[in-house]
Amino acid sequence: MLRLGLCCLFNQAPIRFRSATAKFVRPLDRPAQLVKLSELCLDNTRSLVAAVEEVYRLGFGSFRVSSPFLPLYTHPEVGYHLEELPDAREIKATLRSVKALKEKHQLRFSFHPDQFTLLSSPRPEVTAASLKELDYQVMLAELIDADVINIHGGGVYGDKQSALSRLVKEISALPEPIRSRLTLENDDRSYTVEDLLPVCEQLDIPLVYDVHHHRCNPDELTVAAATDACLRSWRRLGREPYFHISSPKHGWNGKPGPHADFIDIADFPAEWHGLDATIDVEAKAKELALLKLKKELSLPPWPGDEAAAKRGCATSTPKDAG
DNA sequence: GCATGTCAAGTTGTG
DNA sequence: CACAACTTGACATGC
Repeated sequence: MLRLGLCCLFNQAPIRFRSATAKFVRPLDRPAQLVKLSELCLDNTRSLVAAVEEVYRLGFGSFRVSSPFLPLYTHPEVGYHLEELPDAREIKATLRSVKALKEKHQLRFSFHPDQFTLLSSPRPEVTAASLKELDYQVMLAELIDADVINIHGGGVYGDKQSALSRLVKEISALPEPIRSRLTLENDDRSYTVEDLLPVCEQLDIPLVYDVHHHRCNPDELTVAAATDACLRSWRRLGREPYFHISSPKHGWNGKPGPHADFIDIADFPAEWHGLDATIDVEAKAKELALLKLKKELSLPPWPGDEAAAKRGCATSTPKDAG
């Protein structure tokens, strides 16, 4: 059965994630920095508990955790490690309770590092910063048992094949806890499903298929063919397939634009009905958009019981295979 | 209080 | 050549 995924934030539900700017934190002395950051992190872990409960209560099956969940964690000047925070124990304990909640309700968690995280750049400092960001996100992914860390192909730098070979080289060298969670997603400018499929096959990692990006940045594949390719890439690993959907705010008349508040049901691919798959809904109205889509698709609430568990598709990462 | 400008980071395409 | 857009606004400041 289809599992709808909420991305990072809520519209109506009073659940907010806090942040801080480096500009604010920088002038503080180190202990004061850590006190401030610890407070934000602890608040955010408690908000995550509330978020996960709300996701399940609303009948959804998946949640994407935002990249700045631990604010400024990888910042070059004011960055920190969990162990340095005064509330480290409580933060970790709360994250363990998130994992327990996930297991109880058979939910799925994912991460989507933002556009600064890319493994195709010719600039070593860009790659180094990206690896640091992946280290951070996999630490969180392990604590809450998220099985997906999804990134884009990155830039082209005037030579797509060279960029792709750098991408392959970097992914091949990733530590197994990252590699086993890493996925590639087609984007709206540079890398299509056709571009990424050979890379995914070579590296044996799955493809996240974003149908909106595919429509903005098409290749030779139909939606049906791209859907099939995505399904195969997950099923060969025994894992539940992953899609993204969104609707354009200003219609399809031209370039990719901002996301609309809701999903136009006409944009929902016919090929996706009835699949056992996760669909992240990227829409400004957040949970309201998921509720509307869920109704229009006549989806029942995510069951989250043992019957669901028996469907048999992995949404947690198995022990890293050496 | 509330409005508004600002915030770590990369890359591409538009105006 | 500056700037918006990208998966996502919240914070800090000034009126």
